[in-house]
Amino acid sequence: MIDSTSGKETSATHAAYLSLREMILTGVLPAGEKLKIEQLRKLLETGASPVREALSLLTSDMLVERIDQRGFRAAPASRANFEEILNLRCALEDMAFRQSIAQADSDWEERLVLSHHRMIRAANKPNFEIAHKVFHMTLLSNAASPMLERYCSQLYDLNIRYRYLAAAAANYQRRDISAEHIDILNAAIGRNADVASKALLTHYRLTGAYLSKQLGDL
Amino acid sequence: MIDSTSGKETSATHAAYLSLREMILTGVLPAGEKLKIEQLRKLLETGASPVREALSLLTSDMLVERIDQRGFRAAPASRANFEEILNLRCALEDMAFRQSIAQADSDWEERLVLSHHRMIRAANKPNFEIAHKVFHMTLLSNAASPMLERYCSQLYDLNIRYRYLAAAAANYQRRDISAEHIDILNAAIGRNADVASKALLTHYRLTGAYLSKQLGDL
DNA sequence: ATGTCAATAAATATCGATTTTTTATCTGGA
DNA sequence: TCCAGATAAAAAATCGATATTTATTGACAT
Repeated sequence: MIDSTSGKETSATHAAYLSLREMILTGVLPAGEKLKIEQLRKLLETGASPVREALSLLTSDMLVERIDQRGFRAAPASRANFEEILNLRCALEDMAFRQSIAQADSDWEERLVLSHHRMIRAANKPNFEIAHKVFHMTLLSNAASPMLERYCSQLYDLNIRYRYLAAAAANYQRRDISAEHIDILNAAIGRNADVASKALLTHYRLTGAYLSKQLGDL
Repeated sequence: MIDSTSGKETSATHAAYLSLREMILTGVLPAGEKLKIEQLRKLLETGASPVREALSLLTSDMLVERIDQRGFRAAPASRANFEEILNLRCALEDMAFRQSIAQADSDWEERLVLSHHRMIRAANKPNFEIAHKVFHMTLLSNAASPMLERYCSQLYDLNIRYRYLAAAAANYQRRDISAEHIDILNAAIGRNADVASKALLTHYRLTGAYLSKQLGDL
């Protein structure tokens, strides 16, 4: 097949992976929902094989569950799961952040300042969301522990899912989140692990408490 | 296809998944090796689709890496990776074990005693290996944190891989491992988190040091 | 009404062939 | 000799069709 109009950058599988991931994270595909191949195939306008493979891949991110011989479903959501994510996230990010600080160097500091700058300068909501994740992952990026970073990234995304879940009932929270970010940044650059880690965890726990309230039942 | 001789219990994909997993863990498929579909298809006597899907699934376990458009390879092994696994394992199991102990009840204690009994009674090597993992996972099973347990299980398996890698040069270690297991069991039942956790981590670190020596270069 | 069993419908899993992409090989010119 | 570009071989990705399994429905006996 020759397609001169759109230079398709990636494989059909990868495209399906990204789309499905987005749809699950934002709740377009609701938690716990059965994911039927045929249905997704039509929705994404692609073949069954890429859909199937994308779903298998999403298993790694704990966004999709697979039951042998009876297909796939979006990972279920529950208050217990939300709290588990929050707790794990705090424990693992604490570990990663402290390791990052322990090995702090000027290169890392510069990457921190840069990612923070890009975050506060982000023009629109989607850009901010991306930059926000980049900033937080940069905080952990100096731990020299790729698997730990992968776990943290995974948990970050799983948490985002609950943000969208809570967003339905969203009324605004009165918190200066930019100030919290600056505190984290400064403590990191100051290389004070205890203060920095405390600022980071407070940042997460405050968001967690807010989300928990919004979630109501579940 | 009608096959009256062998009641095939599972799907081709699941069978392929188990075989490939085993082959990667034991080093039959060496770390870093390119995993060609056609080659594995013939080896496992199955179709390309099940192989492909099994490999995608193994991505979750961090046993296989996938690079878009250029296939799969067995996850590489390195000293750094080995040490990262050891450290993460100690941190995460410490957390899970302490949570388990904090919520200790007689049901858990009985499951501990039982799994320990089955381990020391295991008739042969493969049975012991399985029972050993069950015992260790049981230690963590009372944490009520499925994701944390999943991480620990994953890391346990990744560590086994290095055991096989080291086994090539294996000369025997002079350690009373059964005694270490009993210490862990007793401390857990005694609900003394500090002692129990220390016993567990020592158990891992001793094995880690031994393996590290065996690994030599890498 | 209720539970079981067969028949049907729906969905998953798998196969075999084709297309696309990557990798290896070859050739001619600087 | 060595590098660029073309060509051939190999492998990955994808498609469309078929086989298998699971889920649903409805008739029938209890």
